[in-house]
This record gives sequence, C-alpha cells and structure tokens, in this order.
Amino acid sequence: MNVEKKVRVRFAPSPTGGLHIGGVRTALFNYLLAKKHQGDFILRIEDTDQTRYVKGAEEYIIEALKWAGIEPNEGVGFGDGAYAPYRQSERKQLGIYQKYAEKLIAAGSAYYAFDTEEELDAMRKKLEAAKVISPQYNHITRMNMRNSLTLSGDEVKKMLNSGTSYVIRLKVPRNEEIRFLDIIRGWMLVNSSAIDDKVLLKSDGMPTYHLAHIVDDIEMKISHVIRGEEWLPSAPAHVLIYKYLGLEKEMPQMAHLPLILKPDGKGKLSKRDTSGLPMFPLNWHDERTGERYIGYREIGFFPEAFINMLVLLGWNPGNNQEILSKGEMIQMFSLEKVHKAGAKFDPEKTKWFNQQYLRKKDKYELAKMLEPILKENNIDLSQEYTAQVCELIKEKAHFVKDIWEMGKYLFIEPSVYDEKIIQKKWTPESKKMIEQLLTELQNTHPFTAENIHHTFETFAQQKEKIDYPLLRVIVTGHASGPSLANILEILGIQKIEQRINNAINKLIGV
RNA sequence: GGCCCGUUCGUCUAGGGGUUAGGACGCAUCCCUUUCACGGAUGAAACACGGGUUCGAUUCCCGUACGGGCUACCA
Repeated sequence: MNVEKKVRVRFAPSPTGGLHIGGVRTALFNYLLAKKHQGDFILRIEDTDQTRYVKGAEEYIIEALKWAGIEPNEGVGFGDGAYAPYRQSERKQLGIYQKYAEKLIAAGSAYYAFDTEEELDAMRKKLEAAKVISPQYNHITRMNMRNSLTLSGDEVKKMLNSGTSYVIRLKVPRNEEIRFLDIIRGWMLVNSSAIDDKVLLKSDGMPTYHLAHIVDDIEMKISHVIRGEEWLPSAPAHVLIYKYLGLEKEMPQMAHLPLILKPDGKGKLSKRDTSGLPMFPLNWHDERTGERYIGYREIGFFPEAFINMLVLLGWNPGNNQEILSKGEMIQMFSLEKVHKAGAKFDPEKTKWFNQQYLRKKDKYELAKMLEPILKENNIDLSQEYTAQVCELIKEKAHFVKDIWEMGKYLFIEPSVYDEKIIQKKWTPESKKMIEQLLTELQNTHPFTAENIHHTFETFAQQKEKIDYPLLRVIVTGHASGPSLANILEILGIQKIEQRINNAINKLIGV
C-alpha cells in the first residue's frame, strides 16, 4: 500500500432512477473513509447508457446526498475540482475513453468487433444448443465471429473507413490466473477463462462501465474503489484492463461491500420492496413510468438517524455503541471492519434509531419541526405551549408527526370519547364527582402538575374516590396517555373547564 | 447450468483454538406508573451440516447444504 497516496474516493451512480438506500450506504462508506483520512470525496455521474437515462435522477442524487449530510467536496453539483468534467457523457465528448480504448488496441489487448445483434444472438443460441456450459464471447468463440482478430487487416480498415458499426472488446487471455486484493474479502483468485471479452467501447462511441470507471479512476487519482458486491465478478476483468494499460501500480485498492438484503424473503433490496419503510432517501417520482416512491425525509426521519441506521448495515465500530454521531463514525470507521455477509434490512430497528434521536432533541427544536403540521391543521398556539406538548409526548414517539397524532387532544378538544371507558364508568353520579373536582382544580394555585396531584389526593381523601380513567377520557377523549396531572397543567384551567362542561353536556343523555 | 461471494439468537452484530458465546432491535414476564409509553430488572433465543487438523474446535482446512451476486453494446 502506498501510504503517500492521498485518499480520494468517489461515489459514481448512474442517473437511471432515484438513488436507493443501498446506494446511499455506498456513498456513506466512501464519505467516511475520505473524511477519516482528510481525503477527497467525489461525485461522478456515470451516464454512459443513454437508453436508460432518467430525467431528474441526477438532481435527486445530489439532493439526497445533501440531505443525508454526506456531501462530496468535488464533482457534479458540488463544485468542479481539478479533474472536471465529472459527467461521463461530457468526458466522452473529450475523447478520453476512445484514447484509452485505442491504446489497448495498439497494444494488442483489445480488438474491433463488427458482429450484429443477430449474429451475437445466433452465436449464443448455437452454443446453448451445443450444451456449452457458459456461452459467451471469449477466447474460443471470438475466432468464429467477425472481428479484427479473424478478418484481414485490409478488411478491417475498409469496414472502419466505411463507417461500419463496431465495438471494442477486451482480449481476455486463456487460462491465466488473476489475483487481486480486496480490503474486505482478502485475496481473490480467478481464472481468466471464466471471463468474457467485455465490450469496452460501445457502437455509439460511449464507453461501457468497465472502461469508463477505470479511465476516470486513473485520471481522477482515485485511491480506493468502494462499491457493491455486485461488482465482484467483473473485478478480475478490471484488473486485467489496468494491467494492459500499464497502470497496475496506479490501480486503486478495492473494497466490495456486502449487499443489503430484503427483510423478509430473499434477494437484494429492491426499490419496490414494501416491508413498511421506504427504499429511497427522498420522495422519488419517475416521470417516465409514473412510479412514485416515498422517502425517509418525507416520512419524518432525521438524516442523522438515517445514516446511523445505514452505517450499521454491514459495519460496526467494534464495540457495543450503536448511536453514533457523524464525527464518531468518521473517527471509528475502517474498511477492515466491514462485514462480508449481506445484511437483511430491519424496518423495526430502523424506526428505533429515529426514536433515539427524537428523544435527544430539545423541546423547542421539536416544536419548530411540528409547526408545519400544526399549520396544516389550522392550529395557532404559542410556541411555548407546543414545546410543552413536545416535551410531554416525545418519549412515546418515533417521529415528529407522532407527537401530533399522539398528542392531538392537547391541540384540539376531543369530540369523541373512548367508548369502552364511558360505557363502563359513566354514571349520573360521575357528573357530580367531576364537577366537584373541577371546583377544586379552579382553586389550585399555581396550576402546576405537582399541585394538581396534591388536589387530587386531598379530594380523594376528603370527598370521594376519583375515577381517573373517566376523568382522562372526559378531558382527552382517550383511555391512555401521559400523566394526567401533566396534561392538565399544559391545558390550563380554562380549557379544562370548557372540556369538562362540553363533555358532560354530550354525555348526559347517554 | 457455469463462475464468484457468503453462513454466530427471528433480525443487526461482538468474539475467536479452551468463554456461563456478549450487546442491540423485536418478543415475554415483573417492577415503577391511577392508564399507555419511558425507565429498571429478568427471561426465551444462535455458532448450518459432515469430515479432517488438534489434547481441545463455534473459531483453522476440505467437502456438503443453504443463501446471495454475476452471467448484456446496463450500471
């Protein structure tokens, strides 16, 4: 390992849709490694497949990274560094990839192939019919195809000049051991015979991922390639390309992250998964397909909780700490501690993380976050009042919106009353008890939870037993909730009076 | 099918040749609380299987099973 080399990592998504949480985790791990080593974190857009380009995806990726707090310091949307442009379609215009592809051809490590789609199809069908175990364009089959290895030099020249459509393929050798080190998995050993002659440059002049990412990683001086495990099978081909380019020494270190798996069932997490929590950081609307997906931001996740949950999917700090600030993550992060096995996504635990962060929030902070919901419901109360409600309800909530849902009765007078309690507890005598108690409450000064509690006690001692569940239902409508004295304190005596009177009027006929 | 990767409680994981195999989520019971929640306590719950290596394997090696990934002019 070259210790002199500055850590430069990149997140390189293709703009083919909304960034799903697996992608965010990959970005996060890249970010953490960069920050830990005071390195650079780059966003590169890999838009080499024009047929799959989705409008808005790039903006989505940028916004998602910003929201999650894992911002690149270089690249598309984050300011050009010394290696612009950072969009592969733009880099293609500069002829960067063509140059490398031709270099490989000149070295005899790649070749032109003129086969049409139909010819390729026919070849595969033929191989399948012949029960060839893995039908692919490789060191054997290429000799039966139309390419610069089988055609004469003159023919090739003629076809090239006449504008015949072609691709450039990697000439993968027969029976050669390819070895490389993966930081997470250790040494990998693969025989080249298992690798096909990958297309490097497509007929539209665009590079494939295989060529493009290597060229860019080299030119952008990337030190570590951190990507998902789905890339592991093609990594040996990539090693070969570095070698043929004479860039073995400059090859970045590799780290293949374990996949995030579906919570139930099998397979890797997909955007369509409906296990209860979103698969996207932000709302995503695909204009082309019309599909809509909700995001973590929109259902009320805190970005800190979101990345905390993600970082622990496949990594842990080596102790029992689970709530980690971004600073702590950076400090403790290391690729060596990344797990090898895939991690099943657990929605329950994910919610728990948000709950932990919610509890740590200050009541005024929460009140501010609750404001939009209150506004929506035309509720206009002082911030102090809202803050008190937040303080009281937050222990029960997972999300800010839970405070609204669970504490609604603190904002709005109840119109319905828990039926079970009413049926069981409400009697003509209840009215008297409640009214007497109200009088005592009116004489409670100052109107604090402590004094209210004291009023209850003396009332119960000197007058009669208090039916707490009934009182609670009359004031809040609900059979359960936080301490009644606390609720009463927040509501204040005026609201209590009003609620009790209204409730009695409604219930009297029951 | 072929190639590659993986396998510790239901889930996320710690650990690692000799441990009562630890923590967290979830679950259950109890305590606290006039209720729910929070908090506290307790409990049920795991080294996939078979062979080696070894005095001793959950830990190392090899197989098998199972799971996953890849197998495009997609990334």
